[in-house]
Amino acid sequence: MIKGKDGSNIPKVVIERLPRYYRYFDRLDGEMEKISSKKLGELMDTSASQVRLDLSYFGDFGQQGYGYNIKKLKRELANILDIETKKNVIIIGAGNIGRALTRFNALKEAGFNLTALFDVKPILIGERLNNVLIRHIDELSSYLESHDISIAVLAVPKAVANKVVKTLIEHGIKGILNFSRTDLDVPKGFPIENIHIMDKILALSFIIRANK
Amino acid sequence: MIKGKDGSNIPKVVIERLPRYYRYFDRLDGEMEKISSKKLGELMDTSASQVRLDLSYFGDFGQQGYGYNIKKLKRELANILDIETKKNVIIIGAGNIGRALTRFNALKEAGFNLTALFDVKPILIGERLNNVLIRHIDELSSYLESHDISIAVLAVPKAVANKVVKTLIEHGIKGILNFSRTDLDVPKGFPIENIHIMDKILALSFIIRANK
DNA sequence: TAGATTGTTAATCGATTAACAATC
DNA sequence: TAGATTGTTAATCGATTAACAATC
Repeated sequence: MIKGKDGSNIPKVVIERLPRYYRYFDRLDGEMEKISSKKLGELMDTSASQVRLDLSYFGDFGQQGYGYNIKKLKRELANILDIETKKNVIIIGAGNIGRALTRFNALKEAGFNLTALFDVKPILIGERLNNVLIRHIDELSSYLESHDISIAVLAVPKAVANKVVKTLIEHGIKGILNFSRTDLDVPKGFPIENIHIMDKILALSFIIRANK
Repeated sequence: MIKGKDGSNIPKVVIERLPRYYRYFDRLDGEMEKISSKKLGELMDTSASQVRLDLSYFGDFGQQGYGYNIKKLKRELANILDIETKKNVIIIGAGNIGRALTRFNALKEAGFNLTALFDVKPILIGERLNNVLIRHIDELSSYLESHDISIAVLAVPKAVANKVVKTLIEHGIKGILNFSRTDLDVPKGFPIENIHIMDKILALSFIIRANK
């Protein structure tokens, strides 16, 4: 469990909301100087209580009678999210999703440094995409041994996903962002985030139909 | 609120778990004939209670002393998720993400029929991607009027996202899958699902660092 | 000073898990 | 029949909201 300010455990839901707070303070920066938890709650469609409690896990950032200074909070959140530090990332799978993410320049702005792409298809190997070299998946192990990579983005067919995961974990990858259409076998507590596009559109579709 | 089996409200969290159940029954189909909530819970890394309670919102699909028949449950879930029925989808934004999704053939298998892509860039208009025509965003209103579209996938820069959303909603779109890097202004209760890739990787990165 | 608003603790709400009678 | 396992209700757990003393 992850510890906050005074050693208290930070709930996972709170951590997952952090980037959203950052987005709001980033957007408000330039527009106004300060904001109260009440106003921010209205803007973010949540309660003032939740805003205050969420932020309080990380520090005492506000001031009574004033609220939260936007420039300050943006800086604090950038710090908490470690946006300044470069973090090396690789993408496994140079298919539709892998290629789209390679060109997704916003990653760089948030400190993510894409160092390599991996695939199996011979025609792709050696190609450069957005100046990133596509390597053969067989090189993955040795690459991981000789480079300090924090995050692997998994964008491979589900049939091979867990084989790749095994290699990644054996070679000390620190976290996985999973776009593959299956759940991954990772040790309990291992840092992983799943993006299941199909699950999202199916749930959306269900909700639409139920609304009728 | 969405009603289940006997008029009881189905919690949103349960609905969002449905596609995952479908994935598991789809995967198990062919491997075995039946499964108990206990075994499925272990497989899905959840509790037997949750499996039983979740499924019970939609019907009495199991049998005491036997468990759940896999073929039957796969069929039931496909039915609940309405996978057989064709649902028309458009994508707004023919950038990296929009283009990747256009080529994402799994959508078709789940009943989603991509009918058009929209963008502003003159060079892109008229092009065909995976046999789908790219149209100019100015045609969006009239296109929505003359076609029966359920879902719009939004993959445009955040600066224009809410302008597009306004048009979509005015012309009766039923739901939005949002990939744009901002929260959208939609009426309370409007069906929307957000995929914030950057939020996910930032949360992942935070967790990795906190683990040290 | 008076008004505003924080950070935190207590109360409430909702979701998950445990227990168990029903029954295949 | 005995064992297994469901569907459901009750108990527990965790997350959200309300309340409020502290203080800018």
